[in-house]
Amino acid sequence: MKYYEGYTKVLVSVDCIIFGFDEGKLKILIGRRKYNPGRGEWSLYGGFVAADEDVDDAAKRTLYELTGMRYIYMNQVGAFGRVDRDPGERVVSIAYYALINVSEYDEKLRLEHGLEWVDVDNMPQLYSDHNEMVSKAHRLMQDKLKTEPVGFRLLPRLFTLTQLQRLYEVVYGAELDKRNFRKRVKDMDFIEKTELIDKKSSKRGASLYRFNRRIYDEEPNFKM
Amino acid sequence: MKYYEGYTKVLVSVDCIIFGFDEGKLKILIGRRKYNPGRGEWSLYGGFVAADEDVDDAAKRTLYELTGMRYIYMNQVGAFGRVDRDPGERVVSIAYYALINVSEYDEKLRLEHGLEWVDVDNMPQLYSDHNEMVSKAHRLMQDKLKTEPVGFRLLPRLFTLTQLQRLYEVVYGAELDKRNFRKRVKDMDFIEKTELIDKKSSKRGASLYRFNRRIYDEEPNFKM
DNA sequence: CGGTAGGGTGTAAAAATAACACCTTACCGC
DNA sequence: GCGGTAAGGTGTTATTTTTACACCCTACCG
Repeated sequence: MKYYEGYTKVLVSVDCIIFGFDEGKLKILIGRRKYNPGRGEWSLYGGFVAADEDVDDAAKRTLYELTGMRYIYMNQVGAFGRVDRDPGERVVSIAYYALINVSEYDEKLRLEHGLEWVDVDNMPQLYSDHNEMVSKAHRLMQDKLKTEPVGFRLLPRLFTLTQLQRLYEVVYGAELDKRNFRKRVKDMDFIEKTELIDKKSSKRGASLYRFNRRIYDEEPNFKM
Repeated sequence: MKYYEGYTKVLVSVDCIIFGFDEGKLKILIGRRKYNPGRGEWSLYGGFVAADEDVDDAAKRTLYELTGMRYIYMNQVGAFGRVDRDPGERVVSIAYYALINVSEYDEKLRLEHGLEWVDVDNMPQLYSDHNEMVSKAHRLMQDKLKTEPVGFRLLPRLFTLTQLQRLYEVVYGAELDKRNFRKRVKDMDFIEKTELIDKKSSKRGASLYRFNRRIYDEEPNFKM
């Protein structure tokens, strides 16, 4: 007899909170549930963990199924394990959040999965405890953004300083001073100015910048 | 046929990282495993989640079994789900950290469970991925301590300012300036000076302080 | 060819943080 | 009984960080 005799085994799933930054707003990707329980309700995209699969790998796989992208920036949010969280079967779910660049995301895949980008500050009611997952993910993501330059994951490879500022404003939920913001950016050597000019967003044109990971790894002088 | 058909169910356990502050050091409670796999190895204290039990409740129960205390301050660390993390059976474990006041902890229970307090900065090798759990818990706890006054959970109800300072020094891993520290404490109305004097720690005697939750809830002016 | 919308730049005041040294008290050992 | 000693207690100044703030530039559009 094994020491764990008598304990019940349960299904383990992963749920993904996929953040994107678009039209000056922080959004997440949700869809309508295709199966019962909760068929038709708004829900995070998720999947079950396979027998021979690390939980982290299940999250990566799920994210890949959904976006077609690999090497997505991803962090665990935590485990959600209320008995009644899934009305059908006992399921413990591990939530992960991911940051993607919306412009690299294949719209075809979005439509195939029947997903919508919704404003994180204006979330509809989601299935089961998914709203809790989103809140916690949002909080963790905000904290992360203050200490690590992960915001670049939400932007195109080349971005203007105004875009970068808007991103930080949205995540912090506060307006920032343009001059102070740019002063801080200038002190971060890993935010490189390129020769390229973006002409779309303004008549005059704005310099495009990029994040240089090499330099960041050498001297991660970051504080937002 | 259910939509989750074919997915394996697994055991879910909880593991507890119990922090205590004693002899000027931050410590955690570990024991020797009583069963295989890993019998005899140093390990966190844990338990399995029952069929009709929320995961959070399983953590509370485990903590209660261990300490005899209820209403312990506790936070989830996260889920650990590598396939090979338990050599015997697939087990996904949810780690929690807890903060307890060592002086309230019943030594008899400690001995009954065969547990030891070990310095968090000098951890032995632990069973499976338990060292990872401890590292992550430690990091989360440090972050928490910077934004919420949870440190009081590690101290006796009445404490001297020097004790409080030592606690913060240990958690930050840095020495703090006595005058600056006391200045900051003075600005926090929820740290109340009592009329009592502690005579144990010094010849002169030091005023005892206490944390007032009422006042904190009203104006949580806190920043360490 | 004038209006306009976003791009870009520096300085000074205010606030927060860090540095720093000496007196007090009461016990202990001689 | 008294000198050493170990911890308690207390304010001020310099430094650094953060915030506030306003005007010119450019190129497109009508």
